[in-house]
Amino acid sequence: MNYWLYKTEPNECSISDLLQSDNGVIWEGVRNYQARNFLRSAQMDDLILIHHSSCAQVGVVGVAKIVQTAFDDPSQLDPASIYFDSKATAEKPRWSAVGVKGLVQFDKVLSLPELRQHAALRDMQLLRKGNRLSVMPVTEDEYQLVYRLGKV
DNA sequence: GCCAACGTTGGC
DNA sequence: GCCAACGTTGGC
Repeated sequence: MNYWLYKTEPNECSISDLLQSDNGVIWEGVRNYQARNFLRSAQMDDLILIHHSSCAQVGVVGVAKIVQTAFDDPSQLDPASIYFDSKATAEKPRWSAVGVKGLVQFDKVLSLPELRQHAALRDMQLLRKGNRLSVMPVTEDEYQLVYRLGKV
């Protein structure tokens, strides 16, 4: 069992969208190799903190889980997709996607300043200056603490 | 909209 | 393989 944090822009795919999906959504469009490699190491039922970015209320908003492990990201081959990658081919795909299903929405949005108040979360990659990864691991302890802060 | 931080690209 | 230029991310 692994624990992760995924960033998403809520006007693209919010925690509500994730909760409303019966069979999960395809988490596609990740175009960073380090993030891709984390996607590829996801296992079934891994738990994911969902973070809303580039929006009015930035912060961790809930939890989802992996319902499908990594497969070739279909959007890389779709010229109509904003995630199309002209250097990817069906024979040599570059990018991966996973299936993600929402589990719970927190009672409050956990902002970055609030999370920073907790010494136990000091090492979270999310809180590091200049962090730009959209898929990152968290420890079980960090996950449990964030969950308790969010689900009161 | 600003800007710091970081990744990627491509000339050499 | 160095590194400057450029593009992108994302909080504020």
